[in-house]
Parts: sequence; structure tokens; C-alpha cells
Amino acid sequence: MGISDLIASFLMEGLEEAENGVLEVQRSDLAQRFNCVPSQINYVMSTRFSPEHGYIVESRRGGNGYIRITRVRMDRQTLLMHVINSLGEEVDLPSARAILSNLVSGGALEESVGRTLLAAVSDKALIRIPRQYRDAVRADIMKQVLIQFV
Amino acid sequence: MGISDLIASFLMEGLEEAENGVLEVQRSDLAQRFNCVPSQINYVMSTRFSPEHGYIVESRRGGNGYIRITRVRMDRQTLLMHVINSLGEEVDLPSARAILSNLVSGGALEESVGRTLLAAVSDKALIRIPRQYRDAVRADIMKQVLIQFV
DNA sequence: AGAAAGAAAGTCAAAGATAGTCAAAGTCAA
DNA sequence: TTGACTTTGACTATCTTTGACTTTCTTTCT
Repeated sequence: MGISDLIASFLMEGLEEAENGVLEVQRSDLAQRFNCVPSQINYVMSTRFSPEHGYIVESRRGGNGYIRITRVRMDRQTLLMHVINSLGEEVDLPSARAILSNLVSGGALEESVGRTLLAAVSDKALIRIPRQYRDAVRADIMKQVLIQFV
Repeated sequence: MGISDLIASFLMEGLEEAENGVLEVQRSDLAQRFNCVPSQINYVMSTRFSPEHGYIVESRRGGNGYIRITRVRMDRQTLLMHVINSLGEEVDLPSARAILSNLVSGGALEESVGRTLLAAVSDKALIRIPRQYRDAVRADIMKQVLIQFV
């Protein structure tokens, strides 16, 4: 596991323990604990705690600054509608993965359905589609499938 | 035996030992061990560990990258493998529907999964794909999805 | 209060570390 | 001899780590 993965799991554990699903950390503290540069924390936030992953990240600079990570919980309907609307015309694979994983862990989709859909929009499944169009096709497929579960 | 065969048997042995049927390797390590160019590992993956062979291959690039090979369960295998192999290069929508319906009623797939996959290969989902290529894309998607349930 | 200093966090691009693709060249058995 | 299978390597894509520079907020000092 790389440092980013370590940091991410550390934060997720922290979120488990936090009873309200909110965790506050200090960027430089974290960086020191994991012996990395502070900006790596930002990298972890944007790659592992994005909205697609089901998190809201807020922060404040200056003295007593912080980074606050909140795990969002929505009911199934809301979550699905939100996702479908947020899909737009194109979806890249990392986003699709994050979204589906979020839908599954949020209880909006069965695990088997999530896996099915992920496999259906994987690059391997869409190998013949020119890259240029892949994200659009992915979006089409995801919408078409998800709409059934609303 | 050529190098590709050696690499393949090495990996299969590794899979035997791995208790959960999952093996993770690093491409460059393997290449060094067998004294070949890294891209030969990709060749081995695509010729010996394809879905048709009963494997799922995932990977990640960048620092701490990996190639993960998963051997799918050997249970309902016969039916599904038969279907996967019989898919060939192209599948039209009526055939897809028939195949899925068979798999579901035969208990090889959950109904929700069948519906998901059918929606994913429907003409609506593949609307952007020129008709000429649709059946091929459908076959790709179905293989990629079904291999997970073998 | 206003300005200066200090204390966070943010941005961005370069460098590093892997893996993927593709087509040319090589090999071998029918 | 020919066609399928294999080997190779140049080029590309993706993911991670790092650090210089910027922005925003708080505190302290006139």
C-alpha cells in the first residue's frame, strides 16, 4: 500500500469511530504523522474523499485551521436521483466506480447489481468503443440501468 | 515451452497457493524474474487469463501499481462458461434476451442481475454505437459481466 | 482600528513509478 | 511456405509524490 492508501484508510477508520460521521483533522498534523508533504493530504482528499465517493470535505485556513470530512447519508430515492442527475453526458471509469461503490454501500443497490454494472461499463467491456466516445456510452448505460431501480 | 507458458504456469501455481483465489503481482517484477520485457506480461494476461479462460484481471498504474488475477469460482461454472464461450464475437438483442432469461430461470443469475445486464445491452443504452458494431459491443459487455458470476 | 506577522490550507506543475498499447520482427509446426 | 503464435521495444496513459508559490484566516503590535 502506498502512502495515499494508508492515509485514506486511517481517515476512514477515524470516520467509523466518529459517532456522527464527521471527522476533523489538521493537514500538517496528518502530513507529519505519515511523514509526507502537506499537499499530499489534498491529493488524498480529491482522489478518495470526493463527492462521488460520498463525502463532503470542508476546510478553513489560518490559525486553528482544519479539514473536515463528512460522510453523507441519503435515502435510496434521493441518492439514486441525485446520482442519475449528476451523471451528465459523460462519466469516466474512476467516477463510475466511486459512484457505484457509494450506491452499494449506501444500500441503494445490491452488491451483485453494482458489480454487474461496473463490469458492464469497464474499459474491457467497452474496448471496441473509441476512447473519445467511451465516457458518453458509459453514461448512457449507467442511466439506462439505474433508472430501473428508482 | 516458451516464456509465455512459463509465466502462465508460474501464475497458476501462485493462484493455487493463494487461499482466496486472488493473486497480485507487479508487472516489472515478473518481467525481471522471467527476463523478458514488461509488455510480455500483458500478452500473457490477454492470451491465458482472459474471461474465456475463467479469470478476471484488474490492475492499477503508478506507484505501488499491481496486476491482480482472480480465478472465478468453479461451481455453476459449466453453464456459465458454456454461455460465455458460446457468445462469440457478436450477439444480437433477441439472443441476449433469450440467454439471460435462460440463465435467470436456470438459477444461474439473480433476476435483478439479469435485468441489469439486459438494460445495459439494450438498444437505448447503446444508442450511440453504430448498429454495425452494436452486437459486438453487446458480446463484450456480456462476457465481461458474466465472467464474474461463474 | 489598521497593519504586520504568523499559521494554516490550497494550487499546480514537475518528477517518479507503474501499467497499457500497438505493430514490427521472430519462431515454429502443419 | 505459410499462418498462427510469441517476443520485443518504442511510445503512451495513469497514478503518486514532492515542493515552490499563493491564498486565507487569526493574532499581535502599534
